[in-house]
Amino acid sequence: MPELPEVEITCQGIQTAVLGRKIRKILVRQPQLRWPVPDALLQLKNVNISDINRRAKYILLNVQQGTIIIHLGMSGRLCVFDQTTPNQKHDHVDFILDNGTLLRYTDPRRFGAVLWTTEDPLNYHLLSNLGPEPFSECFNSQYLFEWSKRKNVTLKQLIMDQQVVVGVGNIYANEALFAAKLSPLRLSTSLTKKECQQLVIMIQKILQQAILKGGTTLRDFLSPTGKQGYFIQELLVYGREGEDCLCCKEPLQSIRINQRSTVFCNACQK
DNA sequence: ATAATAACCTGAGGGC
DNA sequence: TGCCCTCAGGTTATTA
Repeated sequence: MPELPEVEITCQGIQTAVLGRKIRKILVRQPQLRWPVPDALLQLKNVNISDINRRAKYILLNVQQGTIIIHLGMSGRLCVFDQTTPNQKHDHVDFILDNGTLLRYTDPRRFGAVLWTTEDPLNYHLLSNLGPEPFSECFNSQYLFEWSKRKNVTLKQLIMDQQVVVGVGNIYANEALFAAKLSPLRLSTSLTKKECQQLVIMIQKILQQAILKGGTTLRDFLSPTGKQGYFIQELLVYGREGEDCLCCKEPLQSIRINQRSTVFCNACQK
């Protein structure tokens, strides 16, 4: 499911329900996720959630003793329910709150993770090597230009590399490259500064618009309040292989890059 | 050291 | 209906 916009929507969506509440206890039905859910979480009782943050595609729930780190993987979601709501098949973790509600982690494919650290979460090994946030100042054309020369990969691979910039997954990589009129197959080493500028702008624009539309719901994704994302209506290439390019009417091509489906317009994207 | 591939899972959909 | 195949929003570990 989730690229940066969906994780951001999830973070925003749990804010009112969860911030300042106490976690009474954590119920783990299925500890076997991407990594085992740490036992330390089972010991957490009556802890106050003081802060909710997103870093890349990770959600950070801060409590006094440490930080709960959540990743939604491919099919994960977090939703808020009344605590009497019966659990369903893939509801793996419940954060039972002090006001009769619960925050429920659901993930059919179990590629996501619920982890725990008592250190600075930004130093946690999964977070410590991440690149800049796409909306931060340091993600700029000069920065991307430098990375483009350090690596010998396609543009699609470059912008999906979380060391280069975080938050861009398969859908938004396709969309950003189309918006920037750059071929996903181009080698990063061939990028000009001006093209880097365009790519930075379009990555930011696409992600921003997706957040405004509540993210993209393909199948699993729902906001914590149960709402779908509507950016699917704005997708210009992803999922449109064989259909006409909305810019030039040529049929869109579909190829695989790094085993991920890649859709683009051979005429518009150079 | 860098880049391709395999691996982790479940479920949906298509072809036969 | 059922079996087999492919594909799906991610990322790490392993191999080349």
